[in-house]
Amino acid sequence: MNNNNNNNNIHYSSTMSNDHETGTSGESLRMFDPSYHPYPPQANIYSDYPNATSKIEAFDYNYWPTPATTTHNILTNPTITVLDQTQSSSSSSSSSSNPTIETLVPVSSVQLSQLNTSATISATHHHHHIHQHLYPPSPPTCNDPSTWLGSGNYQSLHPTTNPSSYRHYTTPCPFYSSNNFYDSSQPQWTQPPPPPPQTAIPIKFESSYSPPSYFERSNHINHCQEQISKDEPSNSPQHINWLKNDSSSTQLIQIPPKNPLNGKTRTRDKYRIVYTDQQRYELENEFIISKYISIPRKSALSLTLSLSERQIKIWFQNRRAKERKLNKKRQEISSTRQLNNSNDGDSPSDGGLESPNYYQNYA
DNA sequence: TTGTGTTTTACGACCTCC
DNA sequence: GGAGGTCGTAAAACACAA
Repeated sequence: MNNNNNNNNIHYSSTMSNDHETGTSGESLRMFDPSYHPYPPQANIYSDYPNATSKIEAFDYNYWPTPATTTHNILTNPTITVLDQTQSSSSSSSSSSNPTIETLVPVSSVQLSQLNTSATISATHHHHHIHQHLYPPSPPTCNDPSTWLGSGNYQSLHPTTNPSSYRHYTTPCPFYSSNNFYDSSQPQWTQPPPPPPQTAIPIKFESSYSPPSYFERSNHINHCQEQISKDEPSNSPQHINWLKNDSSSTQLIQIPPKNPLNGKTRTRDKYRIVYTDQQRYELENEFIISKYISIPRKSALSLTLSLSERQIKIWFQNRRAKERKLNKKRQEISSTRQLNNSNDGDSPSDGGLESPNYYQNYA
């Protein structure tokens, strides 16, 4: 099922799934209809994200047994409208002829028409509970050269810019606006930088690390291209060769181990890569859908994002850790506020994350 | 520009589950 | 035994005040 946003020239492809409470009364199942009335976005859920304009991924969408009125089309109205449910159902507002609809509160900070992320809409109608996932068009991937601006154009436009990073989007990334090198004068993406020379002697660290092969690559583009569906554990043949200082089977930069006993060092320029905004954007969207990545989804993301499955797995682990940290901080703030009102001990919390479902992962 | 704090990748250790 | 979980941590990348 597709929904077209004609007013804003954004096409939202969507998938829909039914949740519990379906059709026990025998009535036909009613699917999502954008002409019905939205419930308020759950604004506080994503309070850890400062850019609230992109954080309406989850909100309730309710429609009523009465016929639709001319109120709010959530897909075409540039401003998401919030229903104030505090009023009685018998009251009516000037914005709606539906007697069950109360005050309509515009939320100017949440504009779906400008949203460049996926949205999850839950709709309820009597015994129906429907989830609709909307997928606005994604920005071009980092590996799509057709979207890059020629290096000469970039140099002429930005002669003094440090070309260490070329993540240069035509629009700011909603999740990582601070990481964008956004410039309204740029009509297209910029070209990734040429690979740096590999003649420099790698700087070694004292820490004990077992670098996977992608740390030994010279740049991120090569990494992207070579990481597809590859997942190399620390005891991979490449790593063993690296430990043995054997260059015969790889093109890795040779780094003699600082300490032959553990033989683990990293080069300073390859310690970790910075994911592109597009990669983090897609990962965040996936995290919104599920805190735990399934094996099929991990595989698919590995291909689409040019990241190894191991990188995706670790990203989700780190992301969950971040979520727990944020929830813990929220809980501390909340308990501090209630300190004068209650002496009850804090209830234990897992940070709001469900336990992993192994059965689901292997299904 | 520099110092400092925070966030982001990535790993090892250790655990549970199948 | 292998997979993936949490936890703690290293170090690069980043943000920002002085």
